[in-house]
Amino acid sequence: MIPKRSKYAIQALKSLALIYRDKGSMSIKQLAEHERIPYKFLEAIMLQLRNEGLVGSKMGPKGGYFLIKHPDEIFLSTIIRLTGGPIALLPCVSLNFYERCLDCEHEDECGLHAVMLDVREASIHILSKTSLADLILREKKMHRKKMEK
Amino acid sequence: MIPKRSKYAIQALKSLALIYRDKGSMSIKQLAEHERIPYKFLEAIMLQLRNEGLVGSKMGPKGGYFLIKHPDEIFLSTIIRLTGGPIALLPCVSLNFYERCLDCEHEDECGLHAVMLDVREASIHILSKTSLADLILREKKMHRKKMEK
DNA sequence: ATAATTACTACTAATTTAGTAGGAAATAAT
DNA sequence: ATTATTTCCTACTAAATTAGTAGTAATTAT
Repeated sequence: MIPKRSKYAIQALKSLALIYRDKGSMSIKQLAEHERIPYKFLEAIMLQLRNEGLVGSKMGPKGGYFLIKHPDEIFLSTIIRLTGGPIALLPCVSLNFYERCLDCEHEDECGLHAVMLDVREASIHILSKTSLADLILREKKMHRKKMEK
Repeated sequence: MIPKRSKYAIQALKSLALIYRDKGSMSIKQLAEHERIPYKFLEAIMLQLRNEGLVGSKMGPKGGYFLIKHPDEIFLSTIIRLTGGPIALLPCVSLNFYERCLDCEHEDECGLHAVMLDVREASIHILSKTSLADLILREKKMHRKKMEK
């Protein structure tokens, strides 16, 4: 499981992506209410995303956060990685949280390692090709499909 | 990430799978030493696996644990599920730890939900077709390949 | 000036996971 | 029968992680 932190980040960035075209920005207050995320927690998350260079910010009244890159170029894998969410199921196959198994002498002969690598690759394959724009597009499609019925 | 509990369970069951043909059994002491798992922790895990019907046990001297089913029929997904390891990356797409997102009114219109479902399916696809026997076979192959060099 | 907003540091609380203690019950070997 | 070995079972404790809060300084539009 990825932490709530990562999920909140994705939600907030998705909201920013929706107003990217119009060069819009949103304050933490707006984002927190819109996505129902605890204010102070979201504040910490946005600050980090800014320090990592994913979003820009402006202080003062009418200030807020905005995407720096195009929603096409921001991938779920990136957001999850930056917010500390592990994608792998075991530390020994994690890129960002790698930790060797104490017992395992030859990682390249461990069957579990090999299988878990496969799982990780499959997950990353999906998450690193899905952008914020894809997310939004997909929602639009799903909504249309539902309306047709 | 899956808990250590799940990883330990897989390791221990793999050890039991290796002696399945000969109808062998292993005590917790042997398993714990062999796989370098804390004795008391492994004890709790094996007890659970027994209660869940994955392994059988015999008390007393020369007692121990043994597989009840053929290693071909015990899949990683099953072991992970029984030992409480979540496979999904979010509660809202987890079969065994399902929890609805507070904010999400229409799950079937949430893009993140859809993507995370894809990820879960990809992971489960691999884990539910890989058996203990596959794990062992794969290790043998990897070992041979390494020797060839 | 003032009100709204981000920036930043330092906490606290809640939850989960990992691991331990201790003794009862069973059984093989002697 | 006694003893040593082992599983069975319940109830803890400890460690780590995650979630969330408090409080204040800095910035800026009005």
